[in-house]
Amino acid sequence: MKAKGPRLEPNLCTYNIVVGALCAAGKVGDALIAYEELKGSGHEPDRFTYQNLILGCCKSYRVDEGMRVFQEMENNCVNADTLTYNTLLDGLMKVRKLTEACRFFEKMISDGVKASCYSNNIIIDGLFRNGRPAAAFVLFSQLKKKGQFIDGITYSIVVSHLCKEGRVFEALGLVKEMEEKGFAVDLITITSLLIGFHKNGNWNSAEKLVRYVRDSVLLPSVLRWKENMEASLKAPQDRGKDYTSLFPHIGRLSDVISLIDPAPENTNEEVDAVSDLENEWSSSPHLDKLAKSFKSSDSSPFFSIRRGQRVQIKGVKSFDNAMLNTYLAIFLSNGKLSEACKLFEIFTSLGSEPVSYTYNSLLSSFVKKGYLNDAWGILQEMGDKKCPADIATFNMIIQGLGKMDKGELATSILDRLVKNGGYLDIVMYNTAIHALGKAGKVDEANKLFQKMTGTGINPDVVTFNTLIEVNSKAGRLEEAYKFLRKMLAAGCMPNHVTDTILDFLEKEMEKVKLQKASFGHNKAEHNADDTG
DNA sequence: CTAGGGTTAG
Repeated sequence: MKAKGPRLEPNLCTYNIVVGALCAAGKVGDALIAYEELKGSGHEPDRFTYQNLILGCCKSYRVDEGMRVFQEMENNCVNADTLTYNTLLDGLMKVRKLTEACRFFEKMISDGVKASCYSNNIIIDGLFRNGRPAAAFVLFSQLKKKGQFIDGITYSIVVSHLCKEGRVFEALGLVKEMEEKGFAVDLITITSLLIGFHKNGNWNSAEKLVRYVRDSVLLPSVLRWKENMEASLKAPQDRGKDYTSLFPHIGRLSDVISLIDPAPENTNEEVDAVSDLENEWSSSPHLDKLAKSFKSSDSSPFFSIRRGQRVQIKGVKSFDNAMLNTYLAIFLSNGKLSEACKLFEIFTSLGSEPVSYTYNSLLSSFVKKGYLNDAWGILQEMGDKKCPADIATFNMIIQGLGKMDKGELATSILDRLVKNGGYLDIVMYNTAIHALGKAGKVDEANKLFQKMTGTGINPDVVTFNTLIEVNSKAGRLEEAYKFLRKMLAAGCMPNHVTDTILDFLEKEMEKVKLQKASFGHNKAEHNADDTG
């Protein structure tokens, strides 16, 4: 290499590596800029460039951008394969764009791209998640008849949704069928069933599993684990009933906020000035800028862009962790916080390393029960142990703030999260809208709805329920009704929660009507029923 | 690239 020669220009491979790495680090905005630079560099993006970018966009909920890249890919005559289609299909389903997803699926078929088991699984799961369980079942049984288009994961998906709807015996039937067809009944499926049983108050049904699942290698270990766990829980508890000393008490909100953004300083202007100076010499100005602004704190383990992965079963330790998470979820969903904490204590003292997932489960129920000091203590411990917080952790922070009537802080937390390279998903938006509305910031809540749709995420039934409720309770009946109409226009199926909320709304409207009547302003028309 | 934790009422 000549030191004095012209700078080496990055080639396509270099660009692809950079784009891929930026996406993997969650810095999709930077990846998109690098992509723009690549297009201006005289190189043509290839299928690797496109696939990495599309995956990055979809994982960070920027599906509109993913679709835009896909469009450019087509315009550039690079053929999309099954993987690319699947990535976008999943993204569309996750942002609740069911219609677009179905259209895209049809395009996939008509373009002659073969749907794989992955594709079918994404569609079936997406139908369930988008409030179309009947359609999901129809597709499932059609594919089953055709054979060879579904796999064990398809069964696992359907079983899990059946359990969520409380239809555990139908789920059991499917598990039996699954095994007969030679698909392995894995820990994920068993976990869904265990949680399903327990939600239905059928704690002892776990043993019945052996009647349905005979060949599973895992089931005996699961049952043995459960037995040992129950025995340990019966042993006298060290702290009596008191679990509160498990985690440090910090209890100060400012500490929590500083956990999110430990070093609020930013030397962006300086960096900009430097890179501006060098722009004309650089073949890759944005990448130079990124390199200059790189700080080791960027890789701080406390904050993870990627969502905390579930424990995969590899060896005894990870089996313990997976089971620990499962049983924490079970205890916590039933409000058995004390048992959950004891279980946590037993396993950590035996040397199990809690992961983000484990902490999130505990955090969730501390927040739900209103033990916020302990919740902040968990965050503290996560920080101390360098256990990364992920989007679910942040969701619990927002929920906790809502609980302590500090919902107005939600906006600034979300801003910080995004500023640090994070992203907002549907659950996060829903939680924040609720927290803001509860804090009386209904305008801000409604604005967040606008922002959500503006970034390409469609609202779901929870979003609409929340907005209708929040606006009703604030006496903004017109607004509430507007959201109801939007919900129906969007083809979003109301659920039982909607019913409860609408009852409330109706009563409020009745009140207003009576008031108007008593003032003698009884107008003959009611504009709320008109379509808008 | 898909499934198992985080969101809404009473």
